[in-house]
Amino acid sequence: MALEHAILVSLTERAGSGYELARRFDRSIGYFWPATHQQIYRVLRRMGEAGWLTHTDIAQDGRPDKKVYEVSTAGRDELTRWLAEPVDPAILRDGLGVKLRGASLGDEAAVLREVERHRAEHATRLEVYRGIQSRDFPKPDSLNGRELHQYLVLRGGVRAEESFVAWCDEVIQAMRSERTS
Amino acid sequence: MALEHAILVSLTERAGSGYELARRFDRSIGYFWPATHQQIYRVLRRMGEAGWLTHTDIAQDGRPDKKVYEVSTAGRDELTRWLAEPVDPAILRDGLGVKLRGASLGDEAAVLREVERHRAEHATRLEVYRGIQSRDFPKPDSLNGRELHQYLVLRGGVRAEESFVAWCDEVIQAMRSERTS
DNA sequence: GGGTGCAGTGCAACTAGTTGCATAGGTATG
DNA sequence: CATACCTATGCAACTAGTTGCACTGCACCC
Repeated sequence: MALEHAILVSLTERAGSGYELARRFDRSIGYFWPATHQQIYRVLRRMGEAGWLTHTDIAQDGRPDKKVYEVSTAGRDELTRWLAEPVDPAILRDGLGVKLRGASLGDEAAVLREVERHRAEHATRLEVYRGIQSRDFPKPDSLNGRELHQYLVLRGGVRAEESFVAWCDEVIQAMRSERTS
Repeated sequence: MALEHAILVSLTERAGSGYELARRFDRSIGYFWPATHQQIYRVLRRMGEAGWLTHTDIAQDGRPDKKVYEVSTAGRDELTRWLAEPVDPAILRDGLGVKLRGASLGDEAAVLREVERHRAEHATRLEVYRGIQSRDFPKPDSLNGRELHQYLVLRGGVRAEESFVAWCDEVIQAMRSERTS
């Protein structure tokens, strides 16, 4: 329902091919709306058929042709329409929570190792986000418009990762002192 | 891939019908693994066919019969197997982040109202979680085993909501002072 | 007495997302 | 020199999840 709109936002910022969009999703938007290249290609075609996008074939030498997509007037209209309507609450799907809840039915030490592994992954991602924050937005107080919004979205990512890492630490500490007591 | 396992965890704690499970998901597990009653019914049938569950038909008067599901030995084996294997990273799908990122392309005031609305919803949920925390786990330091894990999962929910609310506040404040400047 | 809501199951049709593969030449790496 | 990865697109087959509906009967409210 909203991958279309995530693509509209991304393509309005800058035109691009399906492949390129998939890369962008891997990095920024994808943290809030994950998508594979397959999904993106399919939706791009559908959006083209609906008249929300136009595309230009660009020949390249040494590598395959690419289709660079741009948002049409109809696409911009659709985006403004969507921006004014209420959005569904966020959906979280976290197998680690399920696992933790069932930990006493299996190998608790293995579950603890899983928590540690996830902590490490999220800590890495947090460092990446913090790097972007200090590199791209050194003076957050002076931001306006699009840049301000990009900064605020990034702040959401930073906060989410911080809180996930802190939660892992709480879990690790509690499970360790349980095991040794 | 893991709704099966979420159901196994829930049914191991206590046997129940599809309807009942759907209710439980609405409250607790569902925060980490959302599922509708339809999805649950379908997966329950599949799990029964795979031999992970057994069910007993229970006649009730005044209301329809129900099928109470229990985890079989094969189901318990599957659960312990799953608990020992690595779990996929959490997936977040948040339209609000997408919207915020595109805010300057539409009605910014409407987006701001959306952020405020989401803040209110998450604040309510946070209060619910905190209520459960102080009612069911007044002395967290003395917890062990299953109870400890349930508490830790709840702590994850509390932390996630706290950080979401704090993020909304940051966004609201930044957008308001931008608009008035 | 009519509407709403709950308990309980389920089908059917749909949309969304995943996984595996195919193609093809370029550029790095061991 | 072979292997593997990057750019670039896409089909086909699958699994997961959503939405709308249908049936029954009780309980509650106005």
